[in-house]
Amino acid sequence: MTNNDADEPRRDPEPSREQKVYIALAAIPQGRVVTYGQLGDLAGLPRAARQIGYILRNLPPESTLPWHRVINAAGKISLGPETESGIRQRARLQEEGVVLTNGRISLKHYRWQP
DNA sequence: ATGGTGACTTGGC
DNA sequence: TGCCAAGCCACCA
Repeated sequence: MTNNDADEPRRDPEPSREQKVYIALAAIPQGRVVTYGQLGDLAGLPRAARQIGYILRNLPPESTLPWHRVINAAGKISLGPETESGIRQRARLQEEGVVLTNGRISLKHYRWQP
């Protein structure tokens, strides 16, 4: 096929929203956290906090992305403390040395900036 | 097309 | 410090 109109994307296929979020998420260092809104900003998706939540909820099970480093603007874990994911998030953060005081992230680890 | 939903955020008390 | 109402925006029935 010599033509290229509607056939193959020869240009960089623009990354999907998910891709952008995955990339930004992968860059968050261990032991630090970001908020949903921040992650959106880092991914080039301003005001997308709710969408970030949606995307994280739908992460493929085989993903190794550090989704547990995403917390809400109040400095807390958004998942229910009784839910399996919520429990896992808390455990993983603790493993990384992120301290929770009364359910809140201690200021030492609060919000990572690139 | 339309209205409901939600791992959210912000401003006002 | 915490609760509420609005705003927000992709997804879904």
